[in-house]
Amino acid sequence: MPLPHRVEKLPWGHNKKADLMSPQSSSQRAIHELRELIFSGELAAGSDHLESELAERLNMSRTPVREAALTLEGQGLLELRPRKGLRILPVSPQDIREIYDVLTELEGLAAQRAAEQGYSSAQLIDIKQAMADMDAAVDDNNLEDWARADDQFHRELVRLSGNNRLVHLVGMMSDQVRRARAMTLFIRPIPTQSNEDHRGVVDAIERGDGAEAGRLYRGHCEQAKKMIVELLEKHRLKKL
Amino acid sequence: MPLPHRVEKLPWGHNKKADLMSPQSSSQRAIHELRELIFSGELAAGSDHLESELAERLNMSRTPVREAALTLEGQGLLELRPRKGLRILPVSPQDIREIYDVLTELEGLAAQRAAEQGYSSAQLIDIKQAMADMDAAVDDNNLEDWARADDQFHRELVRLSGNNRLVHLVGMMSDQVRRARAMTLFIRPIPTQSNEDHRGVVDAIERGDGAEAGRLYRGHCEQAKKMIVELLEKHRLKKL
DNA sequence: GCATATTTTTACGTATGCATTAAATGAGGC
DNA sequence: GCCTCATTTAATGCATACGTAAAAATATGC
Repeated sequence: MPLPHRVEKLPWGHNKKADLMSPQSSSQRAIHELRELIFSGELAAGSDHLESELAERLNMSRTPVREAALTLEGQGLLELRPRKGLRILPVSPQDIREIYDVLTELEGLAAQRAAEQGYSSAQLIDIKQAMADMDAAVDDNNLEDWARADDQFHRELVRLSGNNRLVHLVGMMSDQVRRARAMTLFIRPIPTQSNEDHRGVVDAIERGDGAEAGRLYRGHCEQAKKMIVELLEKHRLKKL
Repeated sequence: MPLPHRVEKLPWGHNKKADLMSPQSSSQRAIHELRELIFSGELAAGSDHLESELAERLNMSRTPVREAALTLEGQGLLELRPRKGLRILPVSPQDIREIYDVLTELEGLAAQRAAEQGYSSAQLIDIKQAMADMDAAVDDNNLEDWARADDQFHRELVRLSGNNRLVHLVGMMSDQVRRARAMTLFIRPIPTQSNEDHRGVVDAIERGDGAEAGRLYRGHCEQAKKMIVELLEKHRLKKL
């Protein structure tokens, strides 16, 4: 018989498996559905939406929509503008610069700390798998798969740092640039260099060389930042 | 005709801030007042509080309290636990380590970026003032004043980075360790070294030496982290 | 006396209602 | 025409109502 399954509520709300996990509260559902609508671009960057509209769209009352909006506002994805509806925050090249600057430091720290934990090869299996997936995706020329594996790599790296705030903050910042990343995925150069960078970082982690892991990863992030900012400006993508 | 249903709900007509801080919405007021209650320890770390209790305490309905709670949950100050009330998140030495690790990187980046902006001496007047205030406070042996000036210094430094996300994230992390900082203020060594560190950083910023500013400031933060963690563990302060 | 079943209580999650007020609309004067 | 001021409209912020489910309290069986 179908017991009301206890939904594990992750404090920082990055439950990827949420879709599979059955009955959620309306607020939780609103959070996840709004996130998807934002990331997919269905709620366009810069657009305004009334609470009541969204409530109708999600088949619930204004209350849970409002609560979700508050949460997402805290995550920098939208802004509540009294009487103008909630505005999906656009991300400018300048924003990208800001966010990547922060991400570079945070992920660099993550790499360093991960290296310092003295993980065994066995414990690095997931991150290596992500790396292998990236290589396979490059070979197949499958950019979506590559992006997925890349995302997995970053997430795993940060997880290995053992620092929960780091996980949370990196997740937040990554969410904010998600649309921009998706946008540039098909106009960016083939990410072979990226894969090599990652391998160097994992090697350093395996050797326990924190300083080197941090240094390499920072360099990688700097590169990524430069690449994406240049792409956005070249294509005159002012707001994403 | 519309009934004047508005009830004057400010029992403390002499609230100095309230006069300056315009007519706030109840939600905003809830956020600020809850923050103060948390920082002051009036809502103790680890304690649970029902939404209805707090609503009564703040003279408003559950709705704005709940909205405030959602916001503060996003800021890592409390946790909403269904049917157990909202729990003021305690901060363990391990949490402190995590937070300071992140803060070190973020503030180090801020110092570096601040140096790279090429500020004139005039534009550094505020941060220099904060520095002077710290010196004066040390001379007067006035720790509260010193803490205030120190806070102002950090805030100003981060502001000078010109990176809004940095401002936001550092603010969040600082809030999370605020109680711990207050706790150790009176058992920590006299912060003369701290003042010297700051001077070095500001000098580097004035010279436009980003790398050095970052390096120095990171070192300063590492010191601060070590100091506070040792203090907390020596005094067996498990949860703050 | 203890474990289990049953009732009661209670806090929450969500829906709903309504006063307020910003924005939109329209009237009137120049 | 268009600027100003009054009127209307509409979305919000907040209060409140209420069903639901967890927890507490009580009863029941052994």
